[in-house]
Amino acid sequence: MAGISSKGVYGLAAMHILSHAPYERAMQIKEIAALSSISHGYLEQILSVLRRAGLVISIRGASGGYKLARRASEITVLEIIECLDGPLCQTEGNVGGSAILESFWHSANAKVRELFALKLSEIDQTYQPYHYDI
Amino acid sequence: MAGISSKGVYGLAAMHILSHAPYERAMQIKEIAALSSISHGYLEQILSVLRRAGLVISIRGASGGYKLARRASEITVLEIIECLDGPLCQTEGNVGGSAILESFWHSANAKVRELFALKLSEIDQTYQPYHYDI
DNA sequence: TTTAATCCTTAGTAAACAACTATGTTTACT
DNA sequence: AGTAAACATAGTTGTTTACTAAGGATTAAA
Repeated sequence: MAGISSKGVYGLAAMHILSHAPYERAMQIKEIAALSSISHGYLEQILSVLRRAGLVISIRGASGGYKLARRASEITVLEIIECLDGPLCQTEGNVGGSAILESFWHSANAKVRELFALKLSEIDQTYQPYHYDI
Repeated sequence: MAGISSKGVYGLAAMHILSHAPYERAMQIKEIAALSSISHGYLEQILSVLRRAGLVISIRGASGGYKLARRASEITVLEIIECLDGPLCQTEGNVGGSAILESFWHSANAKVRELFALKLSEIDQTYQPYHYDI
């Protein structure tokens, strides 16, 4: 959907796991891979992208691993997905030069991005299973 | 975006043009192609899909053409895009069996679909260029 | 200081998809 | 009958996806 491939989905899963890591402890690829059932090699590539984007920090060498670069309350789902899958909801809607359709696509674009602009930490707060609104 | 390819964008453009056609008059592919600057051959394929999906009706033979199958107030943008690009916002979010992420993707999915569930006729009403809110 | 565990990087690959073009067939108006 | 339209299918070229494979670089631990 919305240009979201499995890379983006995997990336969010990995980041979500990292957001639950004990404070200041780096998690290793194989741990994350085991928890998410993403293949080790592919996850390696994904984390590499996330690192270059400044979303995670890596520690090299034996007993190395990964940590979130910022707090989960300062990272959005949109950032994660866009750095892996490229710009979300990008449609060149300028077909035949219709100003109305261009306006529509522009607005749709903004709304989708807004929808994904929630913080990593808010996922837990909002989407807890067995969450009841009373 | 959102798994929306140029096919979906073209399809919406074509449908939007058809929604402006004089009542009960069928428009020909070459007319629509000229207005939208979509290639004749490609547009032919797109309209073929839209016809099989029951969104447009075709009249064959010389002086044939296409009409909307229903009124523009009874066709949604979502229908148009999904019949051309496949299901919108479909992510198998079930990575590692996280109930929270599954719940998140499910909700995101629903919200995106809701966003595109507007009627063809509402595009004009909502996204008129030079539209002022007073 | 060696070893081993970890991250890092690049290359390759098979399959699917995107965005068309091309060619011919069928239908129906004139 | 002739022509103009929709209809159908196949082919093409390039890109993307989702990986796997193989090794290199770095550093903690033995």
